Amino acid sequence: MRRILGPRFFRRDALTVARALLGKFLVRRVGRKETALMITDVEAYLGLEDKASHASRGKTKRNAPMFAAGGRWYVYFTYGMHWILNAVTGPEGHPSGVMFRGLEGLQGPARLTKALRISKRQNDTPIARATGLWIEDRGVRVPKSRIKRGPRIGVDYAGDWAKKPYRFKLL
DNA sequence: ACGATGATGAAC
DNA sequence: TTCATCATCGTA
Repeated sequence: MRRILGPRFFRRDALTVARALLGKFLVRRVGRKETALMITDVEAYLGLEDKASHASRGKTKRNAPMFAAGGRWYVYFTYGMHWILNAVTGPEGHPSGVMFRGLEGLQGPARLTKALRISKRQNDTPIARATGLWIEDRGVRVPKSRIKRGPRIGVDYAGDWAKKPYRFKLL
């Protein structure tokens, strides 16, 4: 069983998508080489009201991809040296997304983009095979008992929003 | 604990 | 135009 996830999967609220992404496979093709790794750690970033989200300050040149309909990549640069991968979720005009924090055997949002050679070239492109970066359901079932929810990392400045359990980790 | 390293956005 | 901040990581 191997199914490529399309736009419909992503056009739901970020929390639902984040939860559903655990156990799916992020697939990257570079030249003839294909790498598929199971998704094990993600964080949901909600709409304009989520103070931890880039979208909370309104639409800017950087976060514009988040305002599109779900099913696209939002890849941004931070700390002067890191690229961070996000899947845009929700309907058009409702900026939200899911950040990829860890894959099987590859922990760290900036480490996984480096390993898979993901950078601004993937920003604002569709989550599809044609992009060279897509997501597959390979039939892995993830029971609730294997999921640990907790607060998101590195968002202490976000007040009440920093404490919300929007991180989903596969144990 | 902290430096690397530069884009971003808000203030001025 | 300046400046603090930053969805991080590696080294100490």
